[in-house]
Amino acid sequence: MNNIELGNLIYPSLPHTPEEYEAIYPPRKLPAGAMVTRLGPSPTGFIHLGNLYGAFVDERLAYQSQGVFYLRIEDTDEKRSVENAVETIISSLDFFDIRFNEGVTPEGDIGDYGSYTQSQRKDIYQTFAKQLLADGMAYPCFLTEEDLNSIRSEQEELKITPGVYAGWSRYRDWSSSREIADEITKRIKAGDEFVIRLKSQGKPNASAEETKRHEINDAIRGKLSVPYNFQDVVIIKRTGIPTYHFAHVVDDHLMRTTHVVRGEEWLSSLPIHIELFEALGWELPVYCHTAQLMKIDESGNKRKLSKRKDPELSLDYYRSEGYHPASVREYLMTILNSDFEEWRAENLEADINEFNFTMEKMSGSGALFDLNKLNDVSKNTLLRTEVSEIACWLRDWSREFAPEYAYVFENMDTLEKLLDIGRHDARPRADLVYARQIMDFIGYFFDESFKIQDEYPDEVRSDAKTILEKYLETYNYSDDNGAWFAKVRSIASELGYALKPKDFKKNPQDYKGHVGHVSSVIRIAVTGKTQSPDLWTIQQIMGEDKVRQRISACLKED
RNA sequence: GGCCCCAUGGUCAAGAGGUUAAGACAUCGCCCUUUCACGGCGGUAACCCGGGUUCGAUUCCCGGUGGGGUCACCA
Repeated sequence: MNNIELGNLIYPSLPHTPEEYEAIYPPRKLPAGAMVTRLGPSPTGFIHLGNLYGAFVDERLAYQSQGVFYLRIEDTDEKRSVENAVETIISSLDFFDIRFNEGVTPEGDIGDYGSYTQSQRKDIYQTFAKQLLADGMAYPCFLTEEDLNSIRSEQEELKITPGVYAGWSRYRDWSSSREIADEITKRIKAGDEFVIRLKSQGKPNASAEETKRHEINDAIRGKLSVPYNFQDVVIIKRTGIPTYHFAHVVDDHLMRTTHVVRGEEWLSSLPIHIELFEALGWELPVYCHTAQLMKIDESGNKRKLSKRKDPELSLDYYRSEGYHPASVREYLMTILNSDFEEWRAENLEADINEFNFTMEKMSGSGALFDLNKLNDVSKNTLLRTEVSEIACWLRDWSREFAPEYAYVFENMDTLEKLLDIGRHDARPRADLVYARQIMDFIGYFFDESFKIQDEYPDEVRSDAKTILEKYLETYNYSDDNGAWFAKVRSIASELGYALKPKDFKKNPQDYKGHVGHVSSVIRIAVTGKTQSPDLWTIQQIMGEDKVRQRISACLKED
């Protein structure tokens, strides 16, 4: 039996030849420099910030180069599939403005390079596995789990690299042993289960000097030197489905991917992928290994974001807290490209997509996720966002994540006015960060959430009721800001408070306090808090009745 | 442990063979101010260590150290 006969024995009938597949999926007709990128999530339905970070790179590269960004579902592990995962992935990314122009969609595949779901591409993988078999670059392997375990323990005892490779798999060298060749033939005919392994070319356990290396250029990291692979990795599993390694190589070639953006955790399997590309005679895509987003864990160590351990870093967490998608994008861009903040400072109003994203500006070292920074970026992002849009976005958020705030959205006009306080000043307020925080921030306005939270300052406590009484007497809704404050000042001076805080600071013995203390009393009566945006504006939005009502309520209390 | 990646303030980071080593966030102080926020000014705070190359290294090279990743019929 020769290699070709072995291939035919294992895969006797396949619908197409490798050449036919090459013709079915021809090179793309795209303008020079156009990049084809892809996102290949497994359908667990779980996406976290790290995934978004990578997806963002793919999306930017394709979009900026007028290329293609497609979604491929990598479901070669049946155990990981979750119901409706694909819809969840698409909608999660869509929320953050990450859109595909090819691949899997809820309405079916779009594009000429499908199917874009790996489990539906079995024939394709097997066709190329057969080619590898015929070329003597792969072999069927009947090693059982027990066999593998005993090989491993023997290797551990010998203190050599564990794994299946030259010298350890009896099936690897079947062509030089009639006995093994016969065994293979017999077992395949008998329907025994087996995997297909790559017949690796690297020299096992070689010294540093005699290890051959691939020198390749990573778009983010520059020159990379990796040793030849010597592991006979599984390329087709017992089930006939490929492993990631094989699916990656076959798909990215056939789908004509130009740039493979993935996390640095893939760096260590790069030798396998290079070997596979070479074995199949294909050109390598440009690899772009991104640094991982890190976090500080409980023990104070830096580590990669993990979907298991860091549910708070899932995209859904940010959605449910109510971070605006634009804020998250801005934040991600600040860690993706170091010159983004500078650009933003110079182009305040520009669309983020006008920024020229480059891989050269990406860092090879992992960034620690910084909530402070996100919050800061978010403040500024929301300051640039139309208040009407913020209001609608808050309403949508509330419907999905916080229906208890429904009353806030009964009057959108009022809500917009509330959100708009101080935004158009020469020095605009920037105190809107994320939806939950905003709900708390404007909570003073609504009777449903209003409550007196702060105490009157010491300086003014004994006069509080007098102040409120006097205030109620003189309050006139139609006063403009100047007239209104003049009245507050006159109450202050009448009761022995300094009109200027400075005077009080200089001569504290001459006054009970200053006008700020007096207005604090009013502020607390109206908003329940010592801190609020401009009081006069708040009262104008509230309307006279509500203002009087709140003041009166305070007067009634003991 | 083998292999791979990474290394500038607390965080993100700019940077070049010779610089007073940017900037942003955080933090502290002052100012502005009827509160807060915003804004302004200022402060604290960094080139992992050891060799080598060089007149000169934080920058280039080597070796450590530290951190991360990976060693599956998971991706």
